[in-house]
Amino acid sequence: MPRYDAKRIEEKWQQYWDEQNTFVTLNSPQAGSKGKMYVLDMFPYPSGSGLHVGHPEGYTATDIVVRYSRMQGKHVLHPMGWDAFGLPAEEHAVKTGTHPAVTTKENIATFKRQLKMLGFSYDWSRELSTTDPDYYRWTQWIFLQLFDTWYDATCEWTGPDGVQRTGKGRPISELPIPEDVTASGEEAVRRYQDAHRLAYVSEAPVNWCPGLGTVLANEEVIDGKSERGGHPVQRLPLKQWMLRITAYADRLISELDNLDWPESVKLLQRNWIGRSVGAEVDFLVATPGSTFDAWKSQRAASGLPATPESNVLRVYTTRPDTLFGATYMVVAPEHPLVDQITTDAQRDAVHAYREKAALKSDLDRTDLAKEKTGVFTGAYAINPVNGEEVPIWIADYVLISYGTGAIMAVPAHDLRDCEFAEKFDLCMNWVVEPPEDYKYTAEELALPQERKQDTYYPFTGHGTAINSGEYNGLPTAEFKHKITAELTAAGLGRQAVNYKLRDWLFSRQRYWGEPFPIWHELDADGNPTGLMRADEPADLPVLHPHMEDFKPTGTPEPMLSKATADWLYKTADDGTQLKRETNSMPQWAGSCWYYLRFCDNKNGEFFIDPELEKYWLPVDLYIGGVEHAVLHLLYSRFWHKVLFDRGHLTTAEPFHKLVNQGMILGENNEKMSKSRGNVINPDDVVKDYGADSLRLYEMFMGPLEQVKPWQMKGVEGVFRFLGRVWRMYVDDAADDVVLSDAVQDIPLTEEQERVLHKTIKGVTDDIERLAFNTAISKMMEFTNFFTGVSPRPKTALEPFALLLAPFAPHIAEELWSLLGKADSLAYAAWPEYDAAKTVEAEAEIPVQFNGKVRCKLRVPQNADKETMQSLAEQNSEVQKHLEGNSVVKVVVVPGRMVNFVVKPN
RNA sequence: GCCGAAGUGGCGGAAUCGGCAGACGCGCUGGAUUCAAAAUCCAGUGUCCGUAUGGACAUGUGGGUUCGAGUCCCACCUUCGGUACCA
Repeated sequence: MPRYDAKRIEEKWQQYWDEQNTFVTLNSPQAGSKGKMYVLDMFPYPSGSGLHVGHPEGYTATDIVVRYSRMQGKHVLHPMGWDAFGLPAEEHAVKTGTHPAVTTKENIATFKRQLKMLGFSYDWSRELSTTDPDYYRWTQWIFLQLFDTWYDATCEWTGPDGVQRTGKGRPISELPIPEDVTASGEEAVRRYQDAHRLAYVSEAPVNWCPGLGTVLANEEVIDGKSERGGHPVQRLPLKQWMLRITAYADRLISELDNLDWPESVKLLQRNWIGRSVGAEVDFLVATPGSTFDAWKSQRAASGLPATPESNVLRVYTTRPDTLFGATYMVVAPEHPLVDQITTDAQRDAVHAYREKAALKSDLDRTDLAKEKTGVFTGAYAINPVNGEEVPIWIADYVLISYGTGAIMAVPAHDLRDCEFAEKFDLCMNWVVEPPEDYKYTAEELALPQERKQDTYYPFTGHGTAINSGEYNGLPTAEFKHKITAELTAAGLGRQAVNYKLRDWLFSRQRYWGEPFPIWHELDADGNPTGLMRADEPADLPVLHPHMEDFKPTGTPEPMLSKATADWLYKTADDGTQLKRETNSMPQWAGSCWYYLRFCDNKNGEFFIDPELEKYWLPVDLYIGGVEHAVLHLLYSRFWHKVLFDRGHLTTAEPFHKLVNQGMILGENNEKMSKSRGNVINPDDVVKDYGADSLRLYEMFMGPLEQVKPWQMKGVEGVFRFLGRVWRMYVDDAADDVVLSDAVQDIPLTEEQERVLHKTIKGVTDDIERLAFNTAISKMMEFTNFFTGVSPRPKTALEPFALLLAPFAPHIAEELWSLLGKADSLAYAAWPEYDAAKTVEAEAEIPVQFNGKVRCKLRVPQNADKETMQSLAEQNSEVQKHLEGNSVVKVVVVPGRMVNFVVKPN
């Protein structure tokens, strides 16, 4: 009995596709091709535990689009690869001594077997791994591009995409060198250049994670713990590689606009970059030697200096309109002015506070976020708008790394300042009157009217200026504008833009990552001079040194520093002793540009052939998890823009359309995890039901983007559906797999034709809008209809096999060949429909009375309003309902409904 | 706290433009087939009232707009995700 045998069919067709190279994509489009289509999955990290059911969700979605596009005649690029550098393989090496390269190779083999088992139509000839020397050679090369680039923020230019931009990454050789630097000699010039590169070394407090034995990017630290493993993270000042992503902050925000991405992801990126526009304002520190008026007139004459004088505190504020409400100042504990301004009386307290703040880890700082702390420095600053003296405090709620590391505090109009003022009993000054429709909080409402202006509940919104001298009565926005202009004219301030985004900490202390193509110069004593040399592109790749021992050093000293001397040292042609950079790159490096390499993965001359980049990019559809909404997608865009600026790419953005698939939860509605014991293994599902059922089920569960729980009963449901499809074609009672006698070359009845055309239309439209769940339900309806029909016309079953193919390709191929077709259906033409044949000549429409459906009426599909109304009025059922009522109004929607608005007589 | 997404039968979900709420699937009930089971097929299945024709109530809650609201507006509640002193 030839039951639906998924295993037999799937093995047969997977072998066929492999042998026939069905899905290999040539770089030159076939004749008659209807344009290119680059569809990309976020490539997986090949972990030891194999594929998770979350992987096939996105991968099936892209596979459907891709198979559909091929049948539409598109020239399709659909590759797969491995994001294979990373900690787990190295941790495994520490435990077992197995080299990470070996573990990686094994894991990739498992992942590849599993992906092939699911019948995804990848062009495996384009497979790549970020750990291939042929691949990371170009990762290192791109790093050298970053190293060779500085950002010219004022450069006006038009890119190959025809868009005019301000700001461009340019070769470091074009960096203008100030004369005094040139005068100081070659070394000074080199240091000046190094300080302007997009890839630079900086000594700054970084996130050191002893548990992982590496430093982490801000993005990888969550609540003071590592994103991976949840180990505590400390702040340590270390020399690290940074990438100047902040230079691109504005472009990373503005160029989001034209992308077909979910608005929520765009917003996430905008918030992460966190652009704010405000003003920098200078406050003179009150010292015996200087007078406010003299300083002011001096400033009026000379303008605002680039860096303030040593007795001036520069603050950043987004609310310059609240300057009259500034009743104290706060500087970060690390602020360089602290030592100088602190009075002797306060010195001990300030010193103690700074010591304590320095020791606090990020975790401590967030834990104690609610309780404000701080110490008075004993110093006073003079408010430039009214000459009033206000005390200067230090507190760790002001961050040294944002703005100027100092603020003017306006407790009446800022929640944090208010909390601080409340705790230390500092005075408040209301300078913004809330608008009339402002809704007070419950606490505020309880206060008597006259108390509302000195309550401890700050008003942080926009309103009208009060207690602000000549500015009284100005609306907030106007006031901001006006005072910024006036401060600028007086040389006391200027407009300023700030970002939450920080430069990207790009070095790690691990073995299993790309080594840097950088050498450090050593002096005669073997100490680094701080000067660097880059490897020549011809020297790439920089391979990993051979190592036996993968134990972490336990200190921030990188793993690669344990390499042998022949890897670590060399003598340059000019005799200079050089030591290799021993940090490695983070896992993000490889995933920043893999979509480029897929276009041209075997190119030994360049990272991508310019013609191929022009042809294939941008990626037309990119599907992956939301977890990469800020990290991978921001980093990729940044690298892409640098390569664009340097003339290596013609597109400014890598990914045109982005879709995030929703997470699949366990059957208990919780996140799948080993510890919860609710993990579903795709291998088991395929073993029991087959790949087609797994694919179909994951698409049938619900909308792609939605979070949804797994239900094994649902897999059974789609498996039953495929069984029904099978029996619609195949003679279940025969000994061999043969077409059923009921399948005949006969014409379609009108109804059958309508069902067919409706199904083709429905499935086509649904694929176009990525609504795979409803596409499948339409195919189920087709099957329910045609299994009840005998004989069954071939002219309906042939196109149906094609409709099913993107979703369940194995069974579709089998049915196609049973229908007598010699070739794979992978490139068969997608069925077309006739819109006129999708609708019945007559439609049954509801007749409503006062909006309630009371009876049904059959009307011609194309009936106009008047016809419909008169047909309704003639209907006996309708007349019954009209009895005893008078008609006030009749609403008719052609082809949809008739509504009588009636009133009892 | 702030930002974002979402709340529809016993469950997953559908309703694409304001026009028959609950498509499709799961589950459940009854039946056919069978010695029996599995598999398969057929019928039914939002809640309440009613023998029934039928009626009332139903898309988180409360209001509103409209001939008509799951869909639009206002307020609130709940869940999930992001973020956290960014001045």
